[in-house]
Amino acid sequence: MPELPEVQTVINSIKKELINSKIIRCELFWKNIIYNCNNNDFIQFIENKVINDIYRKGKYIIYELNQGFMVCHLRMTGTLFITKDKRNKNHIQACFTIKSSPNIYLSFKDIRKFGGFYYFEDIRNLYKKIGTDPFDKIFTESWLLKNIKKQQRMIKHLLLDQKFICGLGNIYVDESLWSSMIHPETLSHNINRKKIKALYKSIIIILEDSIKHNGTTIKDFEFNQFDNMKTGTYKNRLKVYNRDKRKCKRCFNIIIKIRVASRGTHICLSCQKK
DNA sequence: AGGCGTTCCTGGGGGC
DNA sequence: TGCCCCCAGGAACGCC
Repeated sequence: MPELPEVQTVINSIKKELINSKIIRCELFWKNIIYNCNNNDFIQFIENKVINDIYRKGKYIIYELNQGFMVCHLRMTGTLFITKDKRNKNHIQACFTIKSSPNIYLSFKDIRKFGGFYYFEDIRNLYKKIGTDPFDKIFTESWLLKNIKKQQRMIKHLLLDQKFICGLGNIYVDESLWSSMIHPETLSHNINRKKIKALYKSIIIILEDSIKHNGTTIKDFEFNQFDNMKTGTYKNRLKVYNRDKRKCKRCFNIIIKIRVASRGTHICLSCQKK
């Protein structure tokens, strides 16, 4: 599932082609693809607009247009790629023509159809719904200390909450908690300062390292099939995620998989004590 | 306040 | 080989 590093990798691979391009045409192939308005209105909002910039906040990809903002969320299986040929690819749910003669398209592929787009006239309407991005200036050690202590929630649940920190998902929460030796079911206000500091460092280091390696490519999110996409190799550097029944890289005990916050959760019980 | 179940979807895996 | 069932999960929402 695309999380912050995978979203950044997608942006890095399409940005150059899109900046200063006009969305000449928008075709939508799935009725529920637009989250906050109907498909025809969305097309009216974005067609013939120029893309001034493209960046992300958490897992949201933001296209800054000369008027308004087009926003994309990849959810579980979505991906975006630049192509010269919009035909004969399965699961294409949207196609944006960004150059003509010869044609260049931005395609949105999504097998499970959970992903989609928003249009915002004012981007603050998105920002007020989500929390702090780990690369925002305000995300500091003291911010994390203060805000983790404020709540009494299972730490995994809290870290997955996009209204708290936006960008982390199941993979990087499991990795960060293993790295900082915190059991995912620990109530947030009970975690000591030393471990919260370790958690802060883990989150930043793991995300930076994953971005450097173009993210994690697993089953559901194989975007290496397109010319302009790099294969994420962070999969080879994962310490716990998807490594149940294998040995912990720190203590050599067996990693197990449990359920926390209704999510598959990978832990080393010897490293991550309650 | 915080946790949990449901919904949206489809490919793939397990069981028989 | 084939068929059916069930499951994974990000985010929104309702309920307790």
